[in-house]
Amino acid sequence: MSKPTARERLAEAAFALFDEAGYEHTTIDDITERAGLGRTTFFRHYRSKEDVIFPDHDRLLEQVANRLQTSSHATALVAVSDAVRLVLAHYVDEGDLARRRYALTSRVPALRDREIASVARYQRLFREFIAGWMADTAEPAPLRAELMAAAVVAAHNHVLRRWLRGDSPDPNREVDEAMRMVIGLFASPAQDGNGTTIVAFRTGQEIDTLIPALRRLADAT
Amino acid sequence: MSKPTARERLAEAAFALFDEAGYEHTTIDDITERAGLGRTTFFRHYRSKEDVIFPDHDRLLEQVANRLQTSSHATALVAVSDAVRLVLAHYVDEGDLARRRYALTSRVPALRDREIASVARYQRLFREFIAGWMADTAEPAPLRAELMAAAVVAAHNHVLRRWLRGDSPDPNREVDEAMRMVIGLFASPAQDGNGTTIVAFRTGQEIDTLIPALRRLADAT
DNA sequence: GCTAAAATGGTATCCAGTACCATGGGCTGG
DNA sequence: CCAGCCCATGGTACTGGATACCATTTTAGC
Repeated sequence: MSKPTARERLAEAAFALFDEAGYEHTTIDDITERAGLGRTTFFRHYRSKEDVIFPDHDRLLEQVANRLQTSSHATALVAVSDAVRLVLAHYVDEGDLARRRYALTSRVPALRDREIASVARYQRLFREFIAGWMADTAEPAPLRAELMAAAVVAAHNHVLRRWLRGDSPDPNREVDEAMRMVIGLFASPAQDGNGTTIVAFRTGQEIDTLIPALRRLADAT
Repeated sequence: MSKPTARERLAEAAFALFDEAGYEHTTIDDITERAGLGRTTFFRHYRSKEDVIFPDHDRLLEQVANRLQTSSHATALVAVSDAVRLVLAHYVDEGDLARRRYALTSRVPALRDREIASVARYQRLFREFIAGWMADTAEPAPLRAELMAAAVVAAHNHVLRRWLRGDSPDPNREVDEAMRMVIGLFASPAQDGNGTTIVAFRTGQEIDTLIPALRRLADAT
């Protein structure tokens, strides 16, 4: 137990110093000095200063990609909205560490930008997955794929940020709801050319009781 | 005419060198040397090396914010999908310059990340605007605001990238279509609690001819 | 223990970005 | 026309992240 790896010691020292003195006022030398290690060692374990804070982002992205490859869902959107849960689960597992990171990224613009960039990589992965799926099913609508990917990512981030702020006691339930909302947005509408689009789902009422409202809606447009 | 400003000479030298030798192999000294100016002058005109490429992003964001402030549209989503056109118009005005920038951001990860970060600022602006609007109208659905902002930005970027790649002869028409699609996604549905959601818009047909299809949809769920 | 491989450390260097002060040229008021 | 001023430019020096390269120590396998 008295042998934390060099990597761990560096991360620990880094987070401690970031908390004490702020991210920008902490130099790599400060970190390595507190960790009792050499400067070279730092850069061997972390590609950059920012990387101490986001160590396993690449791995997580890979996991999500794998989940997509091996997924067997009815639609691309469902597959993606399922795969994205891996990300939420990862953060929730990290627990307090994730919250400390959030506190840092909220304050330091450089870190926020980095976080945003990595979120964009998920979005890109999702977009390409959905677009590929659509190409398979002879439905070429790249904009639709773009919107789906953006919606899934936005919904996920919404729930994640709520949890990070401590506003969400049950993020799993919330992400379920959020994804249901996203899927609802794109719920395959009955399309008749350029004409009417109708979406109807999860009704408990008789259709007939809704016809008046439907008529009003159609007239209002 | 023989008196381009220092700022212009720097930008010109920078772009030329980026094209010739690549962004990363070009140093600030290279740029200032070719421009026949001092290193200090560079940083007085541009905050950073990346800033030569994205000079007026802040100004544009401000313009969009102003447009939102002074907008008088029926819904927040329409206001936002209108304001975002300023961005597209700006890029299209830039013409070839925008395309050169796109070529750079496509190749250089650091620049791509920066571009993504600035896109995120628009998204944030939109999200806050929509959320504020919803708060006014006593409809507190922050996730919905998040999704709307994400969708508008995604749709805009889709059209913009198509234009940048030379795939879009008429970006204004395309952005119209894209925004119509986004607004359609969120078209205010008749909501009865947890029950049925119905969306119907732009129909040319009589409602009655659609009732059978509607029944089938509702039954299938 | 011994040796090969891997982890660590040191040094030098590059380059972006900041701080500070010097200079020079053009413009205005006198 | 000149004095004084403002402002753009320039130079110099420094910080700190990141890379390259080589020396050294530690560890692991036998």
